[in-house]
Amino acid sequence: MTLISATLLTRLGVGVVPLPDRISVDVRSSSAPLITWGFVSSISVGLHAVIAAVTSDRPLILLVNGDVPALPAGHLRDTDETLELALRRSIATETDLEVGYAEQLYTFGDLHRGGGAARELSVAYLALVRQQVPSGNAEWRSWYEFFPWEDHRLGRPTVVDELVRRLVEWASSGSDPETALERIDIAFGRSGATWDGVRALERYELLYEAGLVAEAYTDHGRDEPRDLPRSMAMVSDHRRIAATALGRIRGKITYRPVVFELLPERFTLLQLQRVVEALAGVRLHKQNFRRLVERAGLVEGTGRMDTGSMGRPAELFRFRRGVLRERPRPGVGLPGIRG
Amino acid sequence: MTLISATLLTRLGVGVVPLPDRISVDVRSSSAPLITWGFVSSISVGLHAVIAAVTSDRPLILLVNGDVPALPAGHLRDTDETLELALRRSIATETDLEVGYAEQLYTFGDLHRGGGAARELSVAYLALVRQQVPSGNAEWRSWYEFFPWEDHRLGRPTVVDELVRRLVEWASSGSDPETALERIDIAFGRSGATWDGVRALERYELLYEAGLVAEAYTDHGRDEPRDLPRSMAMVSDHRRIAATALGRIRGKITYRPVVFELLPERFTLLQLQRVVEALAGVRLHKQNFRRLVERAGLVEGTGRMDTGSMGRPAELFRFRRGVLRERPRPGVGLPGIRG
DNA sequence: AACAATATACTCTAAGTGAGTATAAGTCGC
DNA sequence: GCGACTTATACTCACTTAGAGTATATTGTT
Repeated sequence: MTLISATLLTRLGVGVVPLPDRISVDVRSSSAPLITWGFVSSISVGLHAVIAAVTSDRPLILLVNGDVPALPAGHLRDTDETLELALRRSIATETDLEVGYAEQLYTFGDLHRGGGAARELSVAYLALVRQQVPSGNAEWRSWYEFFPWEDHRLGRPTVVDELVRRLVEWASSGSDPETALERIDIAFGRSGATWDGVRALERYELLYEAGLVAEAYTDHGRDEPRDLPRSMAMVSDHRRIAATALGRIRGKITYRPVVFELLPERFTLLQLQRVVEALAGVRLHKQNFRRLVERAGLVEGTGRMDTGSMGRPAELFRFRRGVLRERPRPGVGLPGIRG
Repeated sequence: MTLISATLLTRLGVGVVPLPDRISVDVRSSSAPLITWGFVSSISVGLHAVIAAVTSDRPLILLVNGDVPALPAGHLRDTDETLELALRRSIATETDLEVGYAEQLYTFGDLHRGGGAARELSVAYLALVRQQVPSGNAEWRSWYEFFPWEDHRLGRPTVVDELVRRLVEWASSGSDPETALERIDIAFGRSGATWDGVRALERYELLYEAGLVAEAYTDHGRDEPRDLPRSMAMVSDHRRIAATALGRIRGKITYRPVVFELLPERFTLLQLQRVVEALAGVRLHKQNFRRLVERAGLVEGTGRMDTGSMGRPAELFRFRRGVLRERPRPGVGLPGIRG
């Protein structure tokens, strides 16, 4: 008779069901009389979805509203054929949304991320939808509530200066100022470097390390200081996941035609531009943007006109699939700022 | 007395240790008298590493030599702080290699990937090293043994034509020829489309679906047909993981200065070019490549000369960190083919 | 009819790319 | 020590793309 301590079972991922004094395994009654602990570990596998949409200039992210906003999530089940199907199932269950495009983002698995005893692995996905009304207590929020420093459509936001100032303070008093300052330069476009929208995650990570976002404190059960620059937090590490997604999507639109997942079948070139601007967080030069998408063969005119809007009516365009055959990396590019 | 079937334990991730007839858990002796199955699922979490290096024109991948080559792998332990640290620990243990650059690639979790009863989740990483001698039975192999259709340095390999022919056959007899043919066009640069090195995974997936790689059969316990185009297989889905890595690295070198992870501190421009060519699988125009990396400020001369090689001695260059501050996406670009 | 708002066409310049030619500076065989 | 060979490096030229504007066209509003 060999004893396995309940502690061990606990480490298998355990809790909450009354048990008799002993549990016992009848090995003879089974088809698998040999056992090893090699693969056993106390892990839960979650799936998190960053679901993005854009409505007239507003970049949106779908969040579940609790005390603090959280990403829609689900757990992997033994019956899910693939991770992506598990994700789609989870989203459908929690929000009733029809997801078109979905891509895997990143897998998060730091030991202490859940705060609980067991490790909580999470496979995060980025999904794009044309805006729909979600069910349950899911709700569309603006991306930039959570990342105010990322929206440069009306010029460099003033928060950025404050953040950079405090980051530099933090870096200077740290153990390796040089490396830290280089990271700040690159991430925030300081001292001659150019601001790169794609580096959203690097920026969030710096802010976290420097203690400039609330999670840096709440993650460790501490109270946040009162003088933090304003920005909305999310539960656990969900804002880090969202920052990963923001960087990814900003990069992706420049070399894959994913923007069209966010637009209706027919759209004007200005609508297209606004969606790109909302995601990229910058304003673009209108005439050049137009030239770019038309000459790249990314869109084709439908002959139909947009009605009921201000000014001269615009032609309605649609995505031109042929471009996939013609160009190796068809995307929208970002033809300069301000225009 | 409650029985837990050994089958259940088996599904917790099991194998190989002789046991007495019964195992028994003394709940009273433990600090955790309550149990739930809420988080328990039959999952094992593995880590797989695609470790790349380049030696004089040969792009290398580190593989463990069993019956069929396999990627170095390890398992996530409860003591690993982060996934990346777990990976570095695994690599150090299995191969004695010092890994510099490592990035997460993708998480694989299809239900049937391991072939066993439990789901085998695998978090795959891409790592870059300057070539070192591995220990154990790990060995450097050429990438293109496994992906002969990817090496276009000496022109489009002849296999490509055969593969495309058979893919088209497969597509035409399938349920949706149009979509399948579009995929083939884009992935293999057919009918006017340009070959894009980055699409290595799409190509592998098409070949798998069309039954043109051995794994398409062996995965399901079937024997492979005799008339498959020649290429080396890997265990389980490791070749799919490698294809993911190949595509990723080919993309990444164009916008991040990761090539330098594969080169010694000082190198000639030709060495740099050969490394890029080996990875990208194409030949580049020498003069333009030179102009590109110099004018982009990616490298700086050291004044020292390379000795003991053929022809006029070349200057030794080094990576110029300053470029990170100056350019948003510093990479090598691929200035045209053949030259 | 004037104006506000948007669409669309076109221009000009600077910078970057693709494909070469020309020349320099070594090694190797004899 | 010479010529063939090999590699490095400089420079040219045509062509495309990008950045920043100006100009003109169509609509609705007042």
